[in-house]
Amino acid sequence: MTARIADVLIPLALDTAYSYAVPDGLALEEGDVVQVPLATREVAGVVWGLREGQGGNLKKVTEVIDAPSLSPTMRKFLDWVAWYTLAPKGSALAMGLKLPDGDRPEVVRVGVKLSGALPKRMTPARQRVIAAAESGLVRLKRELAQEAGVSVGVVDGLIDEGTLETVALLQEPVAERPDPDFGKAGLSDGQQSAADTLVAALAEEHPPVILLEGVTGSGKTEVYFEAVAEAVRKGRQALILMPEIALTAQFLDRFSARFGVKPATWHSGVTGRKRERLYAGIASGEVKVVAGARSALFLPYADLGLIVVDEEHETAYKQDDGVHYHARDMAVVRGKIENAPVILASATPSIESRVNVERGRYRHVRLPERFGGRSLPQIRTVDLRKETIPKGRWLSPTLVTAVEQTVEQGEQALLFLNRRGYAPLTLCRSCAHRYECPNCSAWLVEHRFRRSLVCHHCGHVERVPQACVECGSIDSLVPCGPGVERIAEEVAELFPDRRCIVLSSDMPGGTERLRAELAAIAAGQFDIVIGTQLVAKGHNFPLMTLVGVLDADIGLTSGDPRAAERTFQLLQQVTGRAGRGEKPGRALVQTWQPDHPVIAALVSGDAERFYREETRVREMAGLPPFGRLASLIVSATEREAAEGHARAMALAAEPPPGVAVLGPAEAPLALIRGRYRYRLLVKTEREVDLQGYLRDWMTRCPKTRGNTRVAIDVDPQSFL
DNA sequence: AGCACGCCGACT
DNA sequence: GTCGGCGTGCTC
Repeated sequence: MTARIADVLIPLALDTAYSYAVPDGLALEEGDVVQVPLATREVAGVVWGLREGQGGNLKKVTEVIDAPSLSPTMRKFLDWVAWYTLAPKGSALAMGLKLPDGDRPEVVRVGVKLSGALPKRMTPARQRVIAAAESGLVRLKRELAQEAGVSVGVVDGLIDEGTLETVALLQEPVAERPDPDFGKAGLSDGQQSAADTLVAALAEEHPPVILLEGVTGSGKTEVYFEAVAEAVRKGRQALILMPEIALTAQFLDRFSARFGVKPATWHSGVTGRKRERLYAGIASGEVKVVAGARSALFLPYADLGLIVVDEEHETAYKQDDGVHYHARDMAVVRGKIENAPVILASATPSIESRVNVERGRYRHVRLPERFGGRSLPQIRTVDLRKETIPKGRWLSPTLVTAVEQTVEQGEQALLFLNRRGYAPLTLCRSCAHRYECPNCSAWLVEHRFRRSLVCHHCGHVERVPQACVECGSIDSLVPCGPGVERIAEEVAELFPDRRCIVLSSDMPGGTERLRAELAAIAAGQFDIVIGTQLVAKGHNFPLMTLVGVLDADIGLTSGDPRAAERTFQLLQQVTGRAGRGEKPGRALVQTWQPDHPVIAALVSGDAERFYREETRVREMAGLPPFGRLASLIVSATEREAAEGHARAMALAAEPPPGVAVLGPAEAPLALIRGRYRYRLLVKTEREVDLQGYLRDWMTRCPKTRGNTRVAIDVDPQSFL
């Protein structure tokens, strides 16, 4: 006798769906959220498949949970993500499934209105409540009490008396409906034609991926808002993905100006009831526009009609723990599956996206000018070989003068140094001992503010010792080289009367404090800002007219084949901070190598040439064309480190046909949250099924079970 | 992710 | 003797 069997995927690190018998009379469909017994407890899962079969000794599905079921496209997407990232299917599901928390009491909204009956005993407070309720409108209890100037107790008393009757009110919508025709911005001809192209893409049978490239200040946001408006007009949903930090009041205000309401936002700070209701609203299709961080890509949209990836070049789109993925790439795939166009917006597109444009995979729409005739900042180099800088100082006289001029005019200067802490290297003056990380052989960076030595590689922290750990000399430690904290010291000496602030990711206070500080800077509460790459991202500082790059050469010499590209993008973004307000901006770039292609391209503003050149350089170095570089991350527990390393080496030794390991395979690598990581750089010649190979390798390798995990990080273009 | 099971040290 | 520390492995 055959029975109905449900294959249920459970949001845990399990790679296969488990089979359960469906009890007679239980209506069940694929995608439904169900409760099932698992070992000794009950857990929630999603019906991934239904079939007939012998279900004799299977456990039974307990019940169907009242939660939005996952559509076929959503399930297809999650399957793809799991396959692509080599993550267990259950882990992929865990990213897309938010379950209602049964413990949370339902918030009841009770409305009250007059019934006509009068209370047995009248009091002044009751009189006021009745007077206030006389308008006949149904109001919340709390509101009515407030209006009458009494406590809620009085209102409750009148309800008991029968003078007021209660009405169950519908929940307030989680998000208001954006009006696509609320406040269309006046667009320039160039912007309008770009917007038209984006809007037209929504009508195509096979919607494209479009790279929207526009210099900072060219009005990209307003242009893609037109596509969002069109999606809303069509009754479909739109998702705007952005790096978490970019979800600022500034962005929300621009959205409200265009659509009349704030967008629903989704990020790690949205929790509890709000999160649940948003999730439900998105699944029902009631929420039309979501602006969110990368996790918003995994929500169960009812009818997703457009995805915008703002600042598509941002590395914050990469998730590096749990499931490893790049939200921009996953967005492209989700767009394909949902039949929705994807807009990748950036002033400094990633090299992968440019190559995809060149190969005809993505379309290209350009906004070449700053809106309102504003010009791009003028960029000049400061040749450090020719400048005389006092010992222990890092600002050249040229830069000091420029900062002086700038702040004197009431404008802001940004000093950019991509190095956290006080000094990148600490050594002992008497024995020359270098302070190194015990885990990963990187130098320990002094953080004077925190009075500690920190490994930027693995996070190891130790106190700054009083005496040298090697020779015992007292107070013999010398800081070598500058970090932002040290620059702040120098600035305080040079400009004692100016208001100065340091921004770096390790400052205490977290995102909240950072947002407040960014807002304070935008409001002109500081004269000189000293920052790491944190300041390169998305915030607008209208008073900033000068950007000084203290050491443009940082990052140019690392072994990573993407170093040049990354440095170019970073410097382009940072220098682009200048002159975004009324006044024109300029940038001074201190460098030892003014002729380096990255610096030359930055000064000339010729990004196209840089990318052509960079492509050529990589080809000459035997590196693959872009998009076929992958990193494999093998991780193992601390105890298993040696074994993990052996495994990484074994993988490197036997690449499948068409795959070559470029290294570095034997690098000691980082210890992150108790796990060692080994990163192998791999290139693929053709459309090799790297995932298939790795899965095969993992199952064949007898020691892969247990604590070793393998993740992959590769451009998905060849799988589309 | 839980939760059981099991193998070690230190307590009423 | 057994209580409980955590390391290991399984869950249809």
